[in-house]
Amino acid sequence: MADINSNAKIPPQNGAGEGATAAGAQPRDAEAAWDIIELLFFAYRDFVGDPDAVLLKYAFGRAHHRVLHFVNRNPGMKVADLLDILNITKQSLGRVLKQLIDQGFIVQKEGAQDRRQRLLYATAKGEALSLKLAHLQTERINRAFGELGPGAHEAARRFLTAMIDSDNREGVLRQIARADRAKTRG
Amino acid sequence: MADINSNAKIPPQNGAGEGATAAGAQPRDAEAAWDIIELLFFAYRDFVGDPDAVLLKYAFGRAHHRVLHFVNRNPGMKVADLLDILNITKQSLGRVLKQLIDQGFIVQKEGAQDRRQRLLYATAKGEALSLKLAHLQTERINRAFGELGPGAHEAARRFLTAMIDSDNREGVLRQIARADRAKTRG
DNA sequence: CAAAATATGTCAATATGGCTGACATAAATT
DNA sequence: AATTTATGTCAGCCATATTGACATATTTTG
Repeated sequence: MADINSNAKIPPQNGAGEGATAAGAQPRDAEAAWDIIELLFFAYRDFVGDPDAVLLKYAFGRAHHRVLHFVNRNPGMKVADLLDILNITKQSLGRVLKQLIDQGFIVQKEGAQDRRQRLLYATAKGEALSLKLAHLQTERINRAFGELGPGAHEAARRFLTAMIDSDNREGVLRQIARADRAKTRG
Repeated sequence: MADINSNAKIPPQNGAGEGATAAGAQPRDAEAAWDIIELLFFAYRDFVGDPDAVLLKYAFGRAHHRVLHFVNRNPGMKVADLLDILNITKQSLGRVLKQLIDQGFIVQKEGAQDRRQRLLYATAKGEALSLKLAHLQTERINRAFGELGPGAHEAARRFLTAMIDSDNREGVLRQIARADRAKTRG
């Protein structure tokens, strides 16, 4: 045990929250978190694995999936917004975006106020594919929540949110909420 | 936090209200699961982002990280086991593994019973790097659990486990348990 | 208005980390 | 002795990421 955390550091934070558990819970948790590292690896691997088979038939990769997903969720988003979300360079985005546009999954429209902007929209074809892929993932998620208790969804949401960089967190939540509105009311 | 999804959806699927309990848990969440898709994306992005900066200084990538992590967690594992876990080809593994070996992070030893096998072990240097990287991730995890209540760890573990392909699930859990033993008793 | 900043696109070169196919070697199994 | 297994390796291809430089249109600013 000693060689795992090597006493390098016992996080002194006991944060807000109910239990807080003070210092008592730390020694065990420092090590217990290892299971989360590995579970996250395997869960994410399977999670993104589902759409891959479908994407193969379109000769698309995960990059296309990500772009299509966020464009579909945020109709009219700017290229710059997409770059921020994906954390890649415009050159990297350029290739996959061009393919999606050329093949009719996404269209660009000139911004109304700012005509330099190319606002992105999923076409009907693009939305169909995006939903098809998302469906595979929501199936997995809902199956998981079906196996677990009623509070599982909220617990997962809180956990995942807490795992995001705190500086990004607000932006991410805002972005998700905005997309929700766009798609449910749009 | 509950206001994220704003409950603004109206899938006509079933009348189950807030509770939506039962093992079936046929959620009104067919759509609500979208937030999990995106939270998982952002959480995983930040989660793997932490080690990247450190890896840069060694001219290593995520592939090296994964290999080193699992070898360190499973001392004496076979190359074939690693291939199964990572789900990649031996040619892909070969490149990164060779670099890790050449630079003294991993050593190979001939199998005792079966001398064809090359059993993999992290060196002291390798273990140090592996722990350094894992530490960044456990810090994030423990910070998250610090923000959440006392049941959060168990809930996260259950959620992530349920997200894994059911055919792999047992194997993964066995592998994690085995690694735990190897490192805590070893 | 002219100059500067912004949003986007594009060309070129490079790196990483996957892949397939073919072949090699040593050791175990039949 | 023949076959199978565990591993390694060569060679090449593909997808996706990077940096740097430059182009174009448009908006903002001095």
